[in-house]
Amino acid sequence: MRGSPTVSLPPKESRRPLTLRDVSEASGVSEMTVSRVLRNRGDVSEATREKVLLAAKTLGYVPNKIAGALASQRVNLVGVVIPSLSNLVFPEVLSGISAELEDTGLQPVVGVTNYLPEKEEAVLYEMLSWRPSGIILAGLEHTEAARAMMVNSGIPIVEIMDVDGAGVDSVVGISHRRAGRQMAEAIIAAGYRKIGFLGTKMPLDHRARKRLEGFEEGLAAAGLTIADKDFYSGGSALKKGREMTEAMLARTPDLDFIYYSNDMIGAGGLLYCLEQGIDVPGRLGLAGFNGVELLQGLPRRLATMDSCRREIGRKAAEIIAGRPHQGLIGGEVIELEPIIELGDTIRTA
Amino acid sequence: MRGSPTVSLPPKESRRPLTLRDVSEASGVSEMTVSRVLRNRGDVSEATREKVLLAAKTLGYVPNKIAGALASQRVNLVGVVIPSLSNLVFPEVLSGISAELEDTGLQPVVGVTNYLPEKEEAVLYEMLSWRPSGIILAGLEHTEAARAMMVNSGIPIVEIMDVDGAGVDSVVGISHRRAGRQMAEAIIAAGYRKIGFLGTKMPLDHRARKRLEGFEEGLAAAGLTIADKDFYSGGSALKKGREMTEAMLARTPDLDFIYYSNDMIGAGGLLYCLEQGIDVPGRLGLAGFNGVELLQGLPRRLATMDSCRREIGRKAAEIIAGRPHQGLIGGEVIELEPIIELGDTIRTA
DNA sequence: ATGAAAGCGCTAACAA
DNA sequence: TTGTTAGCGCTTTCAT
Repeated sequence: MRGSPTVSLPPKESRRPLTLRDVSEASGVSEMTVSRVLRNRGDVSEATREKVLLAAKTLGYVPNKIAGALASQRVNLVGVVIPSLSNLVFPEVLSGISAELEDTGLQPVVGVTNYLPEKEEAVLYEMLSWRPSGIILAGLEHTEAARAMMVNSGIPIVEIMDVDGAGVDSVVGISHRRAGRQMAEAIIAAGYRKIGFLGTKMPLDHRARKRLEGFEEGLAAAGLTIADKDFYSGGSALKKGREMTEAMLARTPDLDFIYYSNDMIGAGGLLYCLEQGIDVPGRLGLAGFNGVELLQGLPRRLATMDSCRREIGRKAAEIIAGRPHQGLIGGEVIELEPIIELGDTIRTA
Repeated sequence: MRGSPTVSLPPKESRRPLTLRDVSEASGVSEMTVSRVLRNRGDVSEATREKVLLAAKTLGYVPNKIAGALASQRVNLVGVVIPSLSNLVFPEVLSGISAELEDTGLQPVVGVTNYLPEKEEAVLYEMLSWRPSGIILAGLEHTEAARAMMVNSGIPIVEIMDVDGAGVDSVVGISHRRAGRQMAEAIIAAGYRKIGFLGTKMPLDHRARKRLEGFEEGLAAAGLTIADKDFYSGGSALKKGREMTEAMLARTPDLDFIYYSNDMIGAGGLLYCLEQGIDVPGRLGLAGFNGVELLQGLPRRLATMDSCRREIGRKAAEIIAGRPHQGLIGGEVIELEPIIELGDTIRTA
């Protein structure tokens, strides 16, 4: 021991953020060596290491990643672009992404588009201007400009949730078209024939649209068409499910099945039917989509299809995190298989 | 017109991100002027403006905010630190923040802590290292190191959701202690006397804890204590609400009220009671907390208290966005008033 | 094991 | 209205 290092705090008045230089001066070690210590890089003697660490901690130094990123040309950020946070589905995807990124040193940064292509373009532009390590974004439909930006960015891009279409780079998701078709087939197999559809009025929710198209294809294959359909926008999904189910049953009383575009309105419909004493699934069958946890607490399990949200997030993050190691050129397409859950609201043959 | 500007695309091979210099060369204008055009700053003649814009667009130039931020010492990012995204409450706060920040040029960046103080500290450190314009974070309880970092950062800090305690800088929220007390008073006023409590087992959810404490204070003021209480962790809140309500009623059959720590488990309890044909609110009263939209779709409106989530987000963002203009030194404390909603599950005198 | 020099891509400040 | 000169705070590279 040759005397403990002397570290004196600067006057509390100096509101200027601390720099490496401050730590350097306080510890009597060159900026370069301080930098090395703080990043655990290269060989540094244990003695200097401790001196530096002490000084940094005492001063309350927080590195400036902006300068670091500019110098190193590396940014440990992953941009995540999603349409909404209130949809419940997206926070779950995010949670999968966070979990996978946990120990990679990468940090997700979220941007929300409200299902607007122009907003998506703006968010993307903003994100790319921070030169992130990769971008994960929902859907395959984007403005031409957005697509061009992504291609030109030179970073890995993963489009998630949907595989029905062409991606810019990598793609991880399910086929909503197929999901719709499969549900139609299951419903028909169970003997239902007069089928209604209830969904959200969102022309820009391409996945919901594809599901409906697939559903109609499935019905068509059996010579059927949708007997009644309706769309809502805004408000509590649960409440809307109730109200619209009531309205639809009043309008088309001989309906024997209702397919909902998501579990929330489906749950609303289910609650309504149970209250009315309607025989579910005997007289009327019901099904939703997503496989949300909420359904577990309902009096009866609504038929649904798991949309593999967490898994999609995980895989997407894995691609971004793994790309550098594996030296991949990109262009992977991963299609997950949603599992149909008949629950208690589709009768079994 | 002296001939349209000639802009030639670089060979598609150059995967190097474009710089201001590239735009400068392509347009025959100095980097500085290009910079001015791209930021709409200073006086630039319409002719050069167009030349530059064309070149930038043709090349597909995306500015490098890292360099820009380093040079200008300004970062248009606001760090938002929250415990969870699956709690539904936090996405709503976020949505308030986003809405308020919409036209300010500021961008929220989200970090999630999973209710862990050490994780919060780490997230905060990471965020501060990007030198954001401000930080919004949930709660008043932080590690000493976290508090120190925030104080030293020199940027506006807004702690949200809770006002029961001392903040580092500004604070926007409600008093959960008071909310608990008010609910106790309302319940007692309605004539209930044998009261149970059902909540989440989260020692680090300080707001839920304070609510319970306030609730117990309220009961104590009337000479009452909680007759039965239980806590859960994990799983579907709706389902847990069902199961735990059943268990509690079996254990303490003469209970005449159950107070739930959130609306989701409350909704589960309500659904259970209705199924069992229990007279709500006659024989048993129920209340939750948060005022979530979901409740609108339930067969009966659960009593609750609105926790002003969006408003909290808005106000917090307003403080961050407004600070520079108004030259405030900070330290504002804004306490919002949650409104009690008796719904259909507390009997009226 | 440590240090010195150069420069990442942009913008503030000043000059013309 | 436009251009020039210095950095911003860090890391890379090379020297010692």
